[in-house]
Amino acid sequence: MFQNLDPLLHSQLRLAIISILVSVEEAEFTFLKEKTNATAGNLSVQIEKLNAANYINVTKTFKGKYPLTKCSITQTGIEAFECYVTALQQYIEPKK
Amino acid sequence: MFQNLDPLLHSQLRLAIISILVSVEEAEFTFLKEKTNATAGNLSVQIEKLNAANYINVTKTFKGKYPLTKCSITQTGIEAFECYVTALQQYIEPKK
DNA sequence: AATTTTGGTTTATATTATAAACTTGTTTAC
DNA sequence: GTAAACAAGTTTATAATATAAACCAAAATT
Repeated sequence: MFQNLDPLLHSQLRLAIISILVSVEEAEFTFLKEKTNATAGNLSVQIEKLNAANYINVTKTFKGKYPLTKCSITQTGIEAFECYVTALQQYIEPKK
Repeated sequence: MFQNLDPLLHSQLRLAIISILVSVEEAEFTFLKEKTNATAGNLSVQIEKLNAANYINVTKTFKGKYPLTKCSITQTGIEAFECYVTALQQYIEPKK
């Protein structure tokens, strides 16, 4: 009846990150931080978890002299998100 | 942009419990256990958390000689669930 | 009368989320 | 030119959570 919810996505911050990344080409660390209202430390940790699972790609470069971290979602990440949303519907959609 | 997700509901098992209870008058412990595939211990703990938050009511009686625990959702629980679902939509609905 | 089953609860542990503290380098103020 | 504040993160310590294992009391079964 209830499918399992991918624990990697069933987390407010990681879900917010993925939610943003599915709709943009790529996003900077600072952009994600602003949009999610997360602390930098928390964001850093959660980005690394999503990266480790290959749900997102992370590239580190420089913007002028400052470090610049960019994230983009992978195909794996897109599929995991879609699967998560489908599973979640079973929990929240009204049963007739 | 992203509303907070009520941590009490943002848990696979508690969400499943509430999901069932919104659509039935009341549900027995064993029924919830079957439907959610949870262990009895885990279910007991999560029911108590929902009860403590007044999201559900728990009544303990007997069915013949065996204990019988029944759960039903409260108005507070219904509202919390609706609020949670609304917030969650922001995370999972496709942005145009 | 020993064992298994029912219907749970308690408790110990593993996992997670989170913020505080730290790092490395840059810019600004004195 | 050096001390202080700022940028963009990372690491680490702690608090909170989820979960299952162990337990309990009574009833049923062998």
